[in-house]
Amino acid sequence: MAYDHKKIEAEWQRKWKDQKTFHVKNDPSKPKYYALDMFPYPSGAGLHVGHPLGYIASDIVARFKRHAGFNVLHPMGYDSFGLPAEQYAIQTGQHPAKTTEENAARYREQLDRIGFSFDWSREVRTSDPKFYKWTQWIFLQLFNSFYDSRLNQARPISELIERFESSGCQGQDAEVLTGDVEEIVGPFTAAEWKSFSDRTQQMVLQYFRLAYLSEAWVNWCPALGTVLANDEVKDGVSERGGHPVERKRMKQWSLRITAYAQRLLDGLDELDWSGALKETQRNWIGRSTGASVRFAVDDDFIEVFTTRPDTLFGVSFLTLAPEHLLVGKYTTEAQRAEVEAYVKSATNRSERERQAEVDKISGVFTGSYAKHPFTGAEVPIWVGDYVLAGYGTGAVMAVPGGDQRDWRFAKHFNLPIIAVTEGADIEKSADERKDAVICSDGFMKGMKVADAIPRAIEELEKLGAGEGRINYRLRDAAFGRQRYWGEPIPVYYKDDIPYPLPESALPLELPEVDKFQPTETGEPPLARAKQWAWDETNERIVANGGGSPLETTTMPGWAGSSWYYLRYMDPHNEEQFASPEAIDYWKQIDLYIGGNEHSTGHLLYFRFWTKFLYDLGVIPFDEPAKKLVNQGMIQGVSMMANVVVARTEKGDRYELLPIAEERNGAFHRNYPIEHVEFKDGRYTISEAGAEATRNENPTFREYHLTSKEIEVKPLVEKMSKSKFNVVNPDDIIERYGADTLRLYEMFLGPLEQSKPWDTHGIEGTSRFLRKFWNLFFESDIMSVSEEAPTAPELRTLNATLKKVTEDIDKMSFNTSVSQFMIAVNELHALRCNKRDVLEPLTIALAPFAPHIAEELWKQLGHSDSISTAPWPQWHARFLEEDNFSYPISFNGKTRLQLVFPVNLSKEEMEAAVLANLEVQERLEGKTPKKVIIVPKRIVNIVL
RNA sequence: GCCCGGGUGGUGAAAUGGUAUACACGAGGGACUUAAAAUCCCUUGGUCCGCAAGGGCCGUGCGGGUUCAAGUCCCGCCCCGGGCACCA
Repeated sequence: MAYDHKKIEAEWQRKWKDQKTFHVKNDPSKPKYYALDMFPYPSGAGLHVGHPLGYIASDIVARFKRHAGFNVLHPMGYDSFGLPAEQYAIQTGQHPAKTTEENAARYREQLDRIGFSFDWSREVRTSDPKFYKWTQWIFLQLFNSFYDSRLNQARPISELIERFESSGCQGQDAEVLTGDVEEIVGPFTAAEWKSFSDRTQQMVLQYFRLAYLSEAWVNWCPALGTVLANDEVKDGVSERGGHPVERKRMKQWSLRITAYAQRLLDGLDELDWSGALKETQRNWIGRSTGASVRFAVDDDFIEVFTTRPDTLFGVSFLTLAPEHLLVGKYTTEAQRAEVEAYVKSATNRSERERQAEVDKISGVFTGSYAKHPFTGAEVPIWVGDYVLAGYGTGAVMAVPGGDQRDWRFAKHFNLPIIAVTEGADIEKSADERKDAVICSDGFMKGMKVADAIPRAIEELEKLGAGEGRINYRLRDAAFGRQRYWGEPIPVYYKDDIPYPLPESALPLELPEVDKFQPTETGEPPLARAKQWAWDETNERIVANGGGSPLETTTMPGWAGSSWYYLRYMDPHNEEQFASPEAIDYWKQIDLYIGGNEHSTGHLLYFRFWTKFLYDLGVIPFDEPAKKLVNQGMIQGVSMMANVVVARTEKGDRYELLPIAEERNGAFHRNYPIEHVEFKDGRYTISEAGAEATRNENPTFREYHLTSKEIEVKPLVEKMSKSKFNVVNPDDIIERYGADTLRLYEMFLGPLEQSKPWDTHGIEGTSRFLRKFWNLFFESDIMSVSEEAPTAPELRTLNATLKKVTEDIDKMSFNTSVSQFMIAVNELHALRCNKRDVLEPLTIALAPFAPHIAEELWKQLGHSDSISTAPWPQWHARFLEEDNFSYPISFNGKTRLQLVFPVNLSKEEMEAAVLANLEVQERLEGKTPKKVIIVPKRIVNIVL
């Protein structure tokens, strides 16, 4: 019987579905294992061969764990709120729910064909009101909580209110009250708190809530018409779509992730995540230790953060960010016009412009001076846009002798540069060495930087002019999106103050709107809803005007994905996001697999929400995933042509240009690229492209395309529809089958690595499966022998079981596939068709190639699914050979290959080697200094 | 600039400090076939010696070191990929 993948795969996929083979119950009598994939956003493009890579890996582990007796939770769902469906809705008027539904159905079809063992009865979708009811519920908990820095955990906001009522707001708590809380700046007493109006109290509380509304500088993307979080902006443009991003000050919902900065950092230590990923998160959190220093200005002061308080004697000016709230206050009348003009131009420039002009130095003097805390000297106060408003206090003490940025600013404006370290050439540049010795006159003179820093902090504290401080680069996460297709934020407004909806009002479902774009006045699409107000007394949604207006922004894409893993544990629960019993049984994710594009976005929010829910006491762990693996990308191969792009005296200049494959003797262009046009059988440079290229190389004009001038070469790049290099898994499955696809994707290389797809290579794994199949058949008839296996057969079997068992544990699937191939080649050579060899091998192959394994299992006479067959154990005793051919080295150089029995002890082995005639001949009567014996490896004789 | 990963055949890649290049692709040669497909077999790091069987030398980015033995460990470089970045 020939191996018919189509028939076998269709049949078993149907059986698994009909018999609910992979439905899992919360069964506390069995040990659990939770293997989770990052759920996909169902895009319209469908899957390419790169997408299922991680799913195949987690499916292998999930299936393996089932064989090993675990109760395995291996679910799948859709991150179904998102931008593309909304953009499509704006263009076509099609409701995003509809496109999402269609795309999800297509995904499901494609996923099913690969033969995953997902429990689809637990499917979740973030856009399902039954799901986002709980996303909204968590938001309400965030809104109703504050971070108690004394207990180092989130607590109910009611506790804070009690604290204000009994003892007011003092010390560290009060530090946050610096901004726009009407007249409230800094500490207040209990009596004062009680005297505040409800409105003022609510505004004060916004400074403490973990979900809060504030006036803040945000990343505004005009093209997308929405605010973006920091991780959604890269190089000044939006990560999705690449649209320019501006800085804009507006009222904005944020989550206080910064409160968790230290715990997010500390938590990394105990996680089994890749070093690179942990490092990325550490960088993103960006902890730096240093000092907070206050420079007195008249009766007030300017506070700065520095990592180098040891350089305080080198301070020659202060620089404030243009957005700094005190700029206006410290600008003298004489300087006012100039400063205001500067601030205006600085704040108007986009983030991107600012980044592009890093080399341009600009700034302006305010006319005022601050007092140096140590020397009492007058320090001029400047404004400069090299200081960022959002980091530290938005002001720096400038030490041109110790910081290159300050040095350039000082040079440019001719400000004094004071040497702070010994051996520094301050005329040339600042001395940023951290192992230098301080040369400033005073109490730090002669000290090493590392010793001077704590000494300076001590001195600051003594003077009351500052203290040690830790700063984080991490910012609070912008949480409101001016878009339609997201979870509505369950909040209504009275007198411009937000109030939470009662939990009984959840889910707050997305209202119908006539159009999906912003309103004419620039309000979010939800402002188009007719019924979007809250009637407090009757607790129901009413027509606009009939109650308090509801919030019109929606949550960002990462809201639902920050907790979805908990919902899989108990997906149909209507009373809770998941029952405590279910959570207590499944606990953390044992294995989480997904792409590394989520290192600073999803994975940070995911951990943040988990820690918050832990603080709430609703889950018993504070990290979501113990082990995480980032699968690499499978890249596409685009054909590139090496064509003459210019003729110069020296010869032709070649350049790689993207091009099609050759068809019928002609080159067909696969995709457009800027700079290049294809017209009348010639490639030419577009005007804009020519302009750009001419600047780079004046000889560049145009080039001809003739078959002689072309050499087509492959270029490895990201697989994407726009590059015409997409390989569709459906086509591969059609031709080779899902089992071959699964094996090949694993065989391609280490899971974490990116690697190019090469369709040729699949022949090897396809051939392997046919060979494996043929071991069971002789001229189309099932022919499996009940005879006892021979020693070499047992050796092959056990070596394979050992390797595969160990490899799955290490997630090294490429090497296990190789081992299967070796085994099949060996068994073919041995003409082995013994049941006792083939049956365990079939079980071992089942996680990788489940369809063929099921079919062969059936053919072997089993009536149940192979998926719960006990995992075969390997036995070391079968791996031993009687004799082993040892390489005999002399001083490390291999000279002889001699066979000795393996069961000799070291002493016996040494005696046997030295007694050997060929060895004696080599030794020429000399006595070796040392004989090194490594069992079953090598013998080295040191002369 | 700071911080992480990596550099092994034509390619994807193996290798608890112990015979470097397993496995697969590609390439070359051969068998079967009218032919093709499919299948099977052989060769495939470089170089030198040999008619041959076979053997020598060199080889894991570069230069040192530790060790009987280094792709693997240590020191100093070079190159590639990634993260963060006027973050004070």
